[in-house]
Amino acid sequence: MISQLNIRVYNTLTRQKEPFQTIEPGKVGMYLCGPTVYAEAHIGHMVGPVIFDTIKRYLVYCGFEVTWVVNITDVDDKLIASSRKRGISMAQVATEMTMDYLANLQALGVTQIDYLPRATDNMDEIVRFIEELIAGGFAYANDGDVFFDVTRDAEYGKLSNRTADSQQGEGGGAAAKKRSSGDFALWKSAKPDEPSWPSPWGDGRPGWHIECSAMSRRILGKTFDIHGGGLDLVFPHHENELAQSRCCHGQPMVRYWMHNGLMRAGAAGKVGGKSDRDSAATDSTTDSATEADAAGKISRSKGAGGLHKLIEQQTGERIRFFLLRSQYRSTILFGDEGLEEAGQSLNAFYRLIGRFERLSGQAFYPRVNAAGEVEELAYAKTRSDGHALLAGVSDGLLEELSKLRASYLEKMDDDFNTGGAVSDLFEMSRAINRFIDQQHLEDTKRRTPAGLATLSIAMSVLRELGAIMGLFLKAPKKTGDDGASQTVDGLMKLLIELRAKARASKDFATSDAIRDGLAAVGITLQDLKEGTTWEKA
RNA sequence: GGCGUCGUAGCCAAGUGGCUAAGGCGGCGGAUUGCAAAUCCGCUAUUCCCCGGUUCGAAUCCGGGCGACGCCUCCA
Repeated sequence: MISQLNIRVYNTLTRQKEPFQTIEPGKVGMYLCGPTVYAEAHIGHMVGPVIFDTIKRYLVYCGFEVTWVVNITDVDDKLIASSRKRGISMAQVATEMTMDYLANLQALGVTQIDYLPRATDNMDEIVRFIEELIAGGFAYANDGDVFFDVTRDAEYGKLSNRTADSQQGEGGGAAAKKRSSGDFALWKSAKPDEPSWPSPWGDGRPGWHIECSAMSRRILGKTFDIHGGGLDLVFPHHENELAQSRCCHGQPMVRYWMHNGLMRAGAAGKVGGKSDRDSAATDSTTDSATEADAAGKISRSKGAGGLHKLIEQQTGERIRFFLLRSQYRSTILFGDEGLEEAGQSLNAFYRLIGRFERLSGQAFYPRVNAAGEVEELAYAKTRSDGHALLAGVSDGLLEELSKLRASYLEKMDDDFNTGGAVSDLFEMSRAINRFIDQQHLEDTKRRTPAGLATLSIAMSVLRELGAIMGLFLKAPKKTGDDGASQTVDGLMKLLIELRAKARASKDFATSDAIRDGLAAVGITLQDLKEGTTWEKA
């Protein structure tokens, strides 16, 4: 089964799509660079987790056993700065921000992570790693600091396509201790009052990149399959990680380097800005500088944030769908219009699901029935099961769905092209709605058991493919999941009954007044054959 | 300055050598409806930033230009 798959992955290292072949047949080791937890996460931090969560779901669906690691970097200069500013310990800052990060992941349906190792829990492994690098002649200690010697790595710069001597290197006091400016710190000696850990070179803390090399090795081994992160991490972070690990082990660190595109703030949001260097270098041609600030990269250092609020307003699934609408390597322009549009699209799926549940009496989402058991629409959890379900259908709706399913999978096989695959979901929705219309499944007198049976299978295919993207897994939050819901439901029922009576006696003035009044507060009524339903915008 | 990425309809967004250039949002027309909403059907880019070139054939490859953006410094 697995060997017949034709998955292709874009590899940053080779700058091309390559056939996906794992080191160990049937198994995938995947590492994604997580956050440095010094401040709250912003929307841009969610791009990688959402796409990699989807990649894992897809690989598992295809039959792989996947181990996914996301690191938490909880020791760093910015954490120290933040803890000083707030007068609390670095560990406390880290804990708070880690909780924040995890809550956001949860809200966006990122549930597939297997390990979330923290740098501070892996100090012994980090120190050991550095010792091995020194022993191998790839690193040197100088007055309490340890640096990686980039001149000892002939392949340094290959990932980001740079030459070692084109690097500017960080300035400051550390620069004087380096042999060459491109060398980077593996271990930084502690200044007074800084959090520190003991090491053979004195008390200190790890440099930025080493934790990923150490933790990925501990959990995934010396060479693993996929390493991901944002495009902005290619240099220096991944270049340095790669250099450390390759030199230390004498073997490649990863098979496929995957980088997601960065998010930019739309013109309306002023969370971004051009890089300082760029605007400084530009011979400030009059007014263009101020305009340039209107759209730009989203970054924490420029004050982006408010992710919880955004999730609350938009729902996690909306944001997730918004992110998955485009190919992961492209830049995503973040803005209200896009989110709104994603929401509109999603609503059409929700209506179809509601329609199905209403006319079939079956549960699509998991729900507890009267007997206290959880029931839900059964669906294929694996690619082979899904294939078997539709094998042999030769006409009608199911054949159409079978083709759309094949198209969807083909797009996912091609470097996880979720943006392309989404279109097949839309077409499925349209095909199923058309089927319901044509077979008169809304009409209790005209519908047939066979028609309903076909519908159930069709919906299970939608559920199968939605699940790959982490969509339609549970009922979307309705207006009424809070305390007010029962009251609202009761009021709505009453209004709908009154309106039905008015309509029965052709008193359309009254019925329309009710409908218009509700519309004014954002409630839309839908008159169906079996009664009236309502939905809140 | 060095290294990259991108430029497809009003907007979002697939496609990267050859069937009529996916799909979504929006808009318009129709079916349906008491009227709506929802749903379905049809229409909405003779053309893929511009100019050259390669080719029987290019949105897709090559060269040049224009424009947007990223990295080279902390960043998902």
